Amino acid sequence: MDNYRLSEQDRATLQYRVTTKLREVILRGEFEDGERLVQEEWAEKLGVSRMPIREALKQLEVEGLVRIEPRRGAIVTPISVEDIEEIYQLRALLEGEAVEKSLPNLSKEHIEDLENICEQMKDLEVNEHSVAEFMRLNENFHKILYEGCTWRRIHGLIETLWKGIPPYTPSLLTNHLDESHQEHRLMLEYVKQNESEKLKEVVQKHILRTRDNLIKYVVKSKKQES
Amino acid sequence: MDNYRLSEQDRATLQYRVTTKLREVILRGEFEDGERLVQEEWAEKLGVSRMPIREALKQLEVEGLVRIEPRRGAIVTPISVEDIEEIYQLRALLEGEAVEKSLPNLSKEHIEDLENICEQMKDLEVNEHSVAEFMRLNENFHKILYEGCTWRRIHGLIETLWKGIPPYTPSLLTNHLDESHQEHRLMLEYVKQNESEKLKEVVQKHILRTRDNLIKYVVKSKKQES
DNA sequence: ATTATTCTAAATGGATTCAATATACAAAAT
DNA sequence: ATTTTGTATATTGAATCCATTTAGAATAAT
Repeated sequence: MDNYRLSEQDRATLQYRVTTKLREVILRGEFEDGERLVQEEWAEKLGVSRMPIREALKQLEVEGLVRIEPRRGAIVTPISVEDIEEIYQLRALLEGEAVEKSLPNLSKEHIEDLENICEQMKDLEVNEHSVAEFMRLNENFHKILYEGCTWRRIHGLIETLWKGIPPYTPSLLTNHLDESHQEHRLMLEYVKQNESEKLKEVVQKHILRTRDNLIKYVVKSKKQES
Repeated sequence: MDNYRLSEQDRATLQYRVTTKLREVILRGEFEDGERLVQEEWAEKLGVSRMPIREALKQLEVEGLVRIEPRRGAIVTPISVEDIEEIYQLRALLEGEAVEKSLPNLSKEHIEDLENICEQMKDLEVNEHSVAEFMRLNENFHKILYEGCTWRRIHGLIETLWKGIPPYTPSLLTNHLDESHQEHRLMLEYVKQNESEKLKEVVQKHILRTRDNLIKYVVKSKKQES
């Protein structure tokens, strides 16, 4: 083991943790549409000063979760079905481009990592508990795919999009685990064959399929609510 | 050289002005690659406290002009030729998508505005002085084109990309004014005919052509330097 | 009763202050 | 001479403080 690096948590500054927490709260749906997020109030709730809250809001504005109006503060704008559509379609567009640019630069190690993740995913039991693990692996798989892309900005843009998606839960994913797994294997295949065009295509299809499943799921949930 | 002080006039929103100023300074190339931007130092130079500087840096990080490392501060990463390639290619991708989504929602007023801008551009004398005006009109034209796009995030993303481009000036543009004008008219035509596919195509071609011209220009400039 | 207007409390933007941490430099040891 | 250790300084992260602006309530006017 050559890696004694501190975990993200340890390295994190307060603002980072606050940002994560606020994002979670907003995505969890604890705000009404258009509700104001008062800095003082949340500073107290989280047991910090207003300062890290302010920096967090600046970040969350970029992610599209709040809108900051000068001298009026942050207004929460929870995501709608249309937002989900937008996020996934943008992801398809950007990640497609990114993996295509990335493929020529992927190393043997990258490919091994991808294979490992694929194996781990296959071995996962299909139960509620393992879904979190699946999501982690899935995110990792995608990130490695475009890690070779030398463009600097696109990474940030994609990251931002990922962060704006609420962690939609178990029941949804379990239904489509097989499908996802098939697609991941296909991607891996194209990576090995150095087929960047095909890879791009299947990545985009995969993301758009996920979008469709998610939207169906959300719409269904909404109906059940009423 | 020694005075970066903000003009007393438009202190309306300090953070905004500071962000604009710092962006300008960085794009102007006043930093070495990898040079640190010390908050205190620039607070003094601009005659403000560190606070607005910090908020500005957070913004500029998103735009890719600085990299913020926890407890180490902001490191300036000036843009390279590859960055220009990335920015324009991403613009082509995103603006293409945006105008396609936008077209069905463009109103009569929008179209009139586009026509007006086209006229104004045509009437512009080709001289150094009018180039700034041309750039303003050009930016406006593009923004109106995708104004009808109802997606929320894509606007911010595109805006961010625009801001990351140094205002490369006169000599370059004047050489290609005619070409640009032709393309703008073609876009307008497709707008009127409600041909979203064709519109998308010409927008993308236009942006990519601009990229090529810009890169040729930059490379040439660099050679002259040496 | 409804609309304007004034006043008060609350919230934000920005400055200042303090503490934690990284960097730079000097001294010591191999 | 080069590396290591220790210390002083510079710089960031976060808390607190202050001034200006906004929101809302109460009052006055039509």
